Amino acid sequence: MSDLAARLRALRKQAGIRESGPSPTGSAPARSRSAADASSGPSGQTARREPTLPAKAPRPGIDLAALRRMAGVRERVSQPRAPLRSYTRDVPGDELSPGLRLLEQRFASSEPPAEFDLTFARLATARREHLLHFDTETTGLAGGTGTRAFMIGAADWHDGALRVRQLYITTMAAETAMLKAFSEWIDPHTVLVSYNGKSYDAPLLATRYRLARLANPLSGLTHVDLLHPMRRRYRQDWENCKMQTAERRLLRIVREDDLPGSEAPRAWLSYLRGGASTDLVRVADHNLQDVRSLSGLLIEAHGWAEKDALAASLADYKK
DNA sequence: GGTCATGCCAATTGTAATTA
DNA sequence: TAATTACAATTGGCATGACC
Repeated sequence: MSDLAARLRALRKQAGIRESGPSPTGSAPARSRSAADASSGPSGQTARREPTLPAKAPRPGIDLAALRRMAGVRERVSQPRAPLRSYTRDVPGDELSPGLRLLEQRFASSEPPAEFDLTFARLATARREHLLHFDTETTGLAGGTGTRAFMIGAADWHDGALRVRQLYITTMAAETAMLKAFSEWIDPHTVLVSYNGKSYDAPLLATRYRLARLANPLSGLTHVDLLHPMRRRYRQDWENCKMQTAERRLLRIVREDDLPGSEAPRAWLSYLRGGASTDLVRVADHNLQDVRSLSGLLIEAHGWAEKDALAASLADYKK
């Protein structure tokens, strides 16, 4: 009998567990094995510690494995998780109402044009203070009633700086409050700016407003979708016209440690189920960068008409 | 994987110019 | 004046690519 076995027996005795022979089914040892796998690395050292509730001592003489079989409950399979030091449920921002949070940041910038030329998007012009760059993070791509937005980021020019506001929800029930809060940022003069928002974000929000029995504030507004002008202009030159390609090529922005958009649904749902907030915070960072880049790309596109006119006059001069 | 704006191409339609 | 031709504009179908 090893020293470890003796100590284990002493602990069992201390917890009030009656000594018994090996389990006839073999499932109890299997559980012991999986528990060992979850907590030990190849060298036998503890790989991670999880926050645990006080363990309830099984009542003496009760075969838990047999009870599980009777109830049809499966053994828990341990899943690899992030180490404890990154485990936090803290979320940033101010709580506006239960489950609804607001993040607000301001970014100094060189003076943007007072009047934006939107001919690149086959539109007229828009005043700077009417622009609202927006982007949503959602629970998937499928569309329809099953997909909801859990985060709405919006950037506008305010007091000489780019103001970025992000609404996000930490409970399903807070969605209506988020939609109402977003409505308050919009008025009939608002000009929406997005990337593929005409096909994705706007229809999705329209569905969510309809389901919440709220008026859709986006309905009837001028909407500048930057995807299509970018495609028209650069499809021959770039490998693709994704937003991150546009910001890399035009704004010289290369994202580091960016959470891919496809990971956003998992990050939010994982938080909802009691997981860490680490990836949810990364989703917020991703969304923040998206709306900031939208403003940069719009300024870039605003200059195209002038650039093209200059290029044309130079070409004429050379003739 | 669903949706939708856009681009591309071909077919169709409308209009103006030309000819017998 | 009617028939023919050429060109422009419109329409419809299909493919593409971007969003999370």
